[in-house]
Amino acid sequence: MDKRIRSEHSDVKSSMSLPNGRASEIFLDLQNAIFEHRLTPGLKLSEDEVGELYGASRTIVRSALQSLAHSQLVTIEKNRGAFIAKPSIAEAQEVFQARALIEPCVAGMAADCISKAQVDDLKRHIEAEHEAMAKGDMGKALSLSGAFHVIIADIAGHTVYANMVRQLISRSSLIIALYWKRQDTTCESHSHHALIDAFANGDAPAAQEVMKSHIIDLHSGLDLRQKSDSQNSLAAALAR
Amino acid sequence: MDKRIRSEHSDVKSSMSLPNGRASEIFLDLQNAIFEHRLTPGLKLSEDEVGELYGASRTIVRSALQSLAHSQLVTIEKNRGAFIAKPSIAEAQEVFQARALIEPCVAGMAADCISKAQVDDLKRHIEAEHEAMAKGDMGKALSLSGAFHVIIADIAGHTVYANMVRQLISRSSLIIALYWKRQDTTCESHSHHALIDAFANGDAPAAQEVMKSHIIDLHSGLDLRQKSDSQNSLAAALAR
DNA sequence: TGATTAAAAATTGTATACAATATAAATTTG
DNA sequence: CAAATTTATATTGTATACAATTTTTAATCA
Repeated sequence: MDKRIRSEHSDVKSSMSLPNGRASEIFLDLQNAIFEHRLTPGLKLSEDEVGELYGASRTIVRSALQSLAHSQLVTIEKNRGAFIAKPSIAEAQEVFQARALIEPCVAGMAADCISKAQVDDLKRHIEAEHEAMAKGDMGKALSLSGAFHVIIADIAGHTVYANMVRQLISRSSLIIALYWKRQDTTCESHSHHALIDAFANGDAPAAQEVMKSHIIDLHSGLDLRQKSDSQNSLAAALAR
Repeated sequence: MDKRIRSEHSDVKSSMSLPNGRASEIFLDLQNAIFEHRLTPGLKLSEDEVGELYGASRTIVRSALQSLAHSQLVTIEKNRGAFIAKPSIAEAQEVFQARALIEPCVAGMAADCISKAQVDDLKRHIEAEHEAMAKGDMGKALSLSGAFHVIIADIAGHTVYANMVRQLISRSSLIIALYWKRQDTTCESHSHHALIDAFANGDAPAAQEVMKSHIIDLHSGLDLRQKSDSQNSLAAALAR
């Protein structure tokens, strides 16, 4: 079947400071569930419930939840608990603005130092993405699509940028869950293929340019118009 | 004497997801101590010791230490404990490269939206910096010097960039503790004054340019040459 | 004496018990 | 009956006790 793909979003463990053993597993599993949109914004993560589910004590669960809160995938409200985060429209704009600044720069760096083997890795990654899509597993496909960007950042070999990209991709997952409007996710992989071509040629300026337009494209796939808030719209609706 | 300056590194609490009450206090206090170089890279932070010091249980201390680990001010080694982080030379290069990318951009944004009152705030901030220096409190002066950059990021009003800058400034504090070579820290405030001028004129391109050269200047104040590691240098010394 | 091994002490990892707070249900009251 | 109040329940916050691991010290052997 398919070769082993670099496990979800590459090796998070090495580059990020994570909680210990048990908590780390829960963290990664919940993170994955968020990336695959199985856990959606606003959902409450009760400590007891999560603990029961993983057979872990609340101590461990709390540690995992705190880590998720730090990567801003989860919001912790005092004495109320942890909830999957709901990035605002303003935050969404900011995240994609930051991606448009950093990721092209990172793509250029990657193009300058990528190996033939790594190019092949990326190709296989795209295949896996297609496979997931074919199987109708949209969540997995989306997660892999994000992981693609993280892998590029890792290839660039710049730990600081890589961590930033990781965070931005994480938050993008929630943003897409909330604000995605387009259906034709197929056009997505188009850019990824173009990116690989630039990498294969070691063409840094091209990689940079392709990445920039790719992110702008993604950004434009979101519906980030301010919805008049429910109170007002209700009043307006009844006004006539 | 001096007016109340915006408390250390502006209001971290609002923008960052922090642990609850008690832990947050410890986190902030330790963070401050690191910024002021009272806690230096490599030092061990024993849970019991810290707990004793703040009259808090290990549960709370652990939470605070985990937060510090997340902001990469502290390194947690399994079953060994928490230590003030020691950024490598490579990390130092990366941090300043990232700052050179992001901070000029942020300074430009700040110049476009800064108010007269905020310009005055910045001026008073510099005064406080000078005062600390005059009093010989180098740690405080350094901490304030970093806070200056964070305040600018907050003025720019871009939460995502602001958090990035906060992280980069944090790590810069450790980097400076390890690798600073220059003595004439006075020239520092020169750039800060130039920056304020650009802000006062609402001149975004100038602010951007000044910030960029300021960061390059800071970077050049570090001694980031690879020291031949002790093993090899010992062998070399005995070789003759 | 110097290196190795074994026992003791100290430190972190985890689970659990209790306290504080928030949510939900039941009761009272106008 | 509706609103307000009280009570009960559930959930998070914190401290502490025990387990696992590392570090230090002591003892052993070549």
